Amino acid sequence: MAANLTIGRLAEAAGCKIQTVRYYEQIGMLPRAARSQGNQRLYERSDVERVRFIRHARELGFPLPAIRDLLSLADDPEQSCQAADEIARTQLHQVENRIARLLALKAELERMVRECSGGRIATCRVIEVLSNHSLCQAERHGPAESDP
Amino acid sequence: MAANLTIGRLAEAAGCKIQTVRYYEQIGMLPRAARSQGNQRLYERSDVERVRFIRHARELGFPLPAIRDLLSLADDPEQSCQAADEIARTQLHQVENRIARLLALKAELERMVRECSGGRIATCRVIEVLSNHSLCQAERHGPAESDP
DNA sequence: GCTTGAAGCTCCAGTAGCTATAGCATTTAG
DNA sequence: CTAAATGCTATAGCTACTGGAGCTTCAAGC
Repeated sequence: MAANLTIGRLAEAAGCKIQTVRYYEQIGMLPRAARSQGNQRLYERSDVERVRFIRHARELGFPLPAIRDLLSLADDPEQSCQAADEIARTQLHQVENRIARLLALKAELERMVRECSGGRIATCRVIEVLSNHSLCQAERHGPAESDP
Repeated sequence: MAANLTIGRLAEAAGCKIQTVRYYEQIGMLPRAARSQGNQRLYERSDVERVRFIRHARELGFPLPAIRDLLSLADDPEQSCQAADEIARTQLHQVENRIARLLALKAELERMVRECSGGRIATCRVIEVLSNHSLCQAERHGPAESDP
């Protein structure tokens, strides 16, 4: 390896901003990068994978602490099976939960779209559905913060 | 009308925090409330509906600017429904995409748990799944902040 | 070898959408 | 009438970034 990518290359390859990479380093999601004599960060191919992983998981709605846990699975393959299992299980439950909520949401959005077939606002179901929570068959939960 | 609710009642009825109501007023999602002589905010039943609408839409993943649009649509019922429909459709696409990706992740986590409970250290392909962006036919956009 | 423009560095401020706290005023129940 | 609950403003904090100022380093062309 030792492809020695600059931070710009890394960011491009991983599909995120340079500042985001520095931010991840700062909060410990990435190890502190090696530096050139000129103090510029140097990365390897494996770092690209790591950042891609983080980005992808973020897009799927995992908060950074959860991603940290997932990364620890990859970082320490010798780790006791129990710990890995536990992390994976916890994540699995969360993923299932998230899917369930998104499916309910999808149904509701579909209904909104279906019933809003070019009428007037006065008869628009989108507005109605949004003001009437009783129309949801969805489970009750706090603001969807866990989804982002 | 003129039920003259306090902010606490309003928040309770609408299912959110008092501070959130004040915040919505501050950013103009709610009109500036009437005040009692003692300078406390006074609300009517219709305000409850408005806040419920906002909260519900937020839970469905709509960002505040989109909700602002929807509210302005609702305020003008002679307008065509198309704009509302479009906003809902966009939301729907994003939700569908997210579900697809979560299903892939779920499968992988299930595999890990399965193998792990067999007593062996699973070769961790979660990272692979999550770093492999080609699995997404996905929308390109920033982190999924729009979902919370 | 020198210059120049791109890319990198650090540090700090700002974003959305809340949430919490401090320190005070008002309202309401007993 | 007093004490507890609720409200007020202002400010700070949260997560997960994103952007800018002001400076340094690198790489290419001459």
